[in-house]
Amino acid sequence: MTLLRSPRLDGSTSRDIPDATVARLPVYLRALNALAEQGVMSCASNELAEQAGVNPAKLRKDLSYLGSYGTRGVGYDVEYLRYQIAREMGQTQDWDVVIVGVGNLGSALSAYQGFSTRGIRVAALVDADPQRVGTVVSGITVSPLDELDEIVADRDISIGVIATPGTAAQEVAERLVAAGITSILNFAPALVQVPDGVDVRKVDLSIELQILAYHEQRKASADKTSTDKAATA
Amino acid sequence: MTLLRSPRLDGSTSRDIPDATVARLPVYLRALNALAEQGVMSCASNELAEQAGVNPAKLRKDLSYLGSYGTRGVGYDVEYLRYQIAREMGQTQDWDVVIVGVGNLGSALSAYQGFSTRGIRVAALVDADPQRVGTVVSGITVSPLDELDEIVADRDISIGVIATPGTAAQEVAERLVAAGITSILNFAPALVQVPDGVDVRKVDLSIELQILAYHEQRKASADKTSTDKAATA
DNA sequence: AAGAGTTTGTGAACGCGTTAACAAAATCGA
DNA sequence: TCGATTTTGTTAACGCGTTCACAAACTCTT
Repeated sequence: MTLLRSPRLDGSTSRDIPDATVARLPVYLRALNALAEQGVMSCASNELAEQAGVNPAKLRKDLSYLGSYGTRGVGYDVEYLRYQIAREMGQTQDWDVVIVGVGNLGSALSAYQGFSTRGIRVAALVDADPQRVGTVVSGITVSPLDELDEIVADRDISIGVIATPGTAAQEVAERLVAAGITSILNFAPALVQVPDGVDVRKVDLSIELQILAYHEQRKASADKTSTDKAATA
Repeated sequence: MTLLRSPRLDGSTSRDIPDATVARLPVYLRALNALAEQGVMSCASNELAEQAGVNPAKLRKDLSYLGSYGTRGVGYDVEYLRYQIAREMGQTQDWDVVIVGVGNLGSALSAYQGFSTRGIRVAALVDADPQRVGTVVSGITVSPLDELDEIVADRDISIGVIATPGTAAQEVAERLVAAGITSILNFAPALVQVPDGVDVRKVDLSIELQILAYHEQRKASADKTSTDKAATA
């Protein structure tokens, strides 16, 4: 018998927010930050929705899952809403992540500027290759895979990033879980099996381009059939 | 008055496939390739679905959009199905892409091994920074942004990748479109506006980690409330 | 103070995607 | 040849997400 929207001491609600909404909240946060930088104090759902590239009704519905933080007839206070979303997303604290695999992609991720301003801190780099262990990448010394347990425990890390070849992904995932990691971002082109309670998100660079290629092909063949039609007509 | 499922000379169908299905076809392709390498000649939807990490019913429904390529009571011929999906995805040909922005991420993408086996070829690298122009990255000489038009035209490129800082994303997108690009993969943390007919997909590294952080926070506060409950009980 | 104008928050309709369930079609054994 | 078994292709139900449309709530003007 769980209560919906039971209020907590910190003001957040225990009702879970739809996945689709959670995925958009960081977008709203970015838009609000941009507005705040421009000195905008207040904004209506129309403006914010345009900034974020979504339908205004969708924006309002998304925000309604968090609470009632706007004022009818007026709009939203930029700073207040920014803080409320940040709190709901857990961005009042910084989150340490460990990156496994310091190849090209892992190195690029460790140097990525966009993380720090979003509450993400790359706290450790790990690699199985002895040649890479000990080298310094983006100011962080690469540790051996065997030290994963200590690193995760010592620094209280809960999020791991897999940036290895596909063949190593499953074993790395298992080691991450064994070390205590409960959220994984997987860049390897392979799907990993994890126990219940562990979240996995997958980013597949090839697949994104393959999807675009599919649409390109359709555009091309659509052109072709229309010219064919013209020819047979 | 367009006919649905009108057959074409090459055997493909003109009915458009749902987006969700298109996004999964590359996953099936990867699973089929893995099976083929293991010497498996034929497989049932159950096995293939497990390999791909999806529900068997979903797999069959997805495949039904392409046509009827299985045999009832038997299953699917691995090589035949592999070819049919590859053809539908446009993977019978290679797709050239141009990467704009040769920073850490752009360099990593240009070196990414996973592309070539998926029919993606990085054909050109472009950067606005004069210091980077002329350098060789992954065997490709970096060209100035001004030469984008010629590069796209000469090599008949239709897909562009934006790997620049967020501030440059919109201008780069406009230049890509002006050069004739009709599909864009955007890694910059900014949303780009493009004319109708141009496809944009967005990969946001920060957002993926922010979503994981949100779920981590919920796990943590759920633990807290349950211990609270135990304490107050 | 009251009416006109804004803008939020939300109920309801709609559409897409997922999943279960089953008929159709193939193989296999007797 | 026929019945039993297997597995696909598809229909129908369900659930989630999106969008519309409007009442509620606020400001502003007179």
